[in-house]
Amino acid sequence: MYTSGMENESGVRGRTRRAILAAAASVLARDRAATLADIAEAAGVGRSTLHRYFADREELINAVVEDSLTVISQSIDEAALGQGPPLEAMRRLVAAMLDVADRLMFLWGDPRVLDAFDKSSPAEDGSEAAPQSVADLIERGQAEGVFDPEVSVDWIQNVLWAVVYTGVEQVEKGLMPRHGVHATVVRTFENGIRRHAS
Amino acid sequence: MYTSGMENESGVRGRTRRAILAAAASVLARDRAATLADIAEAAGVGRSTLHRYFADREELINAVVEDSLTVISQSIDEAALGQGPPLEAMRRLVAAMLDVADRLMFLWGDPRVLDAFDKSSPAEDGSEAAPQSVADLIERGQAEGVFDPEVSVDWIQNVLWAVVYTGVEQVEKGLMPRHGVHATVVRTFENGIRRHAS
DNA sequence: TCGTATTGACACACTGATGTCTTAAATTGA
DNA sequence: TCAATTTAAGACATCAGTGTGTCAATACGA
Repeated sequence: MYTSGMENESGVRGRTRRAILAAAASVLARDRAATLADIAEAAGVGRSTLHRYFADREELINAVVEDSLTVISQSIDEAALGQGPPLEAMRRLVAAMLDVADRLMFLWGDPRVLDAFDKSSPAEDGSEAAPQSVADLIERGQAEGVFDPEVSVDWIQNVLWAVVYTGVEQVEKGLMPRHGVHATVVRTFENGIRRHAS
Repeated sequence: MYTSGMENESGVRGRTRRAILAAAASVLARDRAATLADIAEAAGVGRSTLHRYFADREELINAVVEDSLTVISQSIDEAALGQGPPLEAMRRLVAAMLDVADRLMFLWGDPRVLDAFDKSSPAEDGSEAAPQSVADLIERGQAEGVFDPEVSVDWIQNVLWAVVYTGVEQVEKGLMPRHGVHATVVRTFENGIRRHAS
């Protein structure tokens, strides 16, 4: 074998595996019915190689879901949502989500994820699951009187996904510069579309 | 023949055709990869009957798209977006969209529609195309100082779709009562998620 | 450099969806 | 009721995607 005894990380296998996962997320995000041949081509590997890493389509999808959840969770963790004023934490959260837009777009297209991602996923280490920390942030914001207390935490969370998704879509369609998305998303998410005094 | 000379409207053929279109929109909205057999079953007709009305899958999809656009446009037309204060017109628009949620959800899942629906579709009668009238409303709202003038018309329109979509999704998942969606959507769309003085 | 693991291209069988056709039964309007 | 049309069900061929396997060529680590 190339790699010593390791299963996950480095070495050829790890790198190829990650390339396939990233390509799959990117391709499937734009067309969830994409062929395994399409994914293999996007990853720059042969279809038989893809099959060697992931026995069947379902196994690949599962791996991409898991991987995406991990990547997103890490990104959200780094936003340190528990620290500082809720409004600022929320802005960091938006930035974190925009950083992993590809994975987000993929998860968005997966039917079961909307359930899985809203509920708390088991965190092996001490850190809380990312979705739970988002919910915590929203609750905290409501308690401190910064976020609308008349609507549910779940609603706010879903609207956040939706507005971020819209922003990513606009960028991909070339209707908005990449560097302007964060400001627009945050502005709309916080204020809505009604004119406010500056 | 059953029907006299008519092509579209009433008679057995028209009724069967509409049943198939409605069933297709509903089924495809939830799973765009649904089988023609699934659609036929949902419509309560045999698969061969479906094939008699729509030669192949593509033709069916096209018909559903066109039909959905028509239904939605009618609903939006009835909202009379040109009349009254922009904010109130916008609330009527949200109500109109929620009325045709099934068709909206279907169109949402179709890759090319996002382009087709944002641009003006040709209106054979004197009335403006529905999307264009929405854009007009937004522009009017911005001009009158009611809507945020710092963001583009396109952005506001897309955020509107997104928030409405989120609302419909919540209802379908049973997370929100059907009669409460309109108020929540409007509230969030107008004010965002930040607390405002009542 | 050398031995070994890994790769990509190819061939093959299998499955499910699709589109076409036929036929007997059912529905329709008169 | 009756004749005409429409229907559902099934048989059938086709096709694309999938999963499996083989084999020579390649890339890697020691």
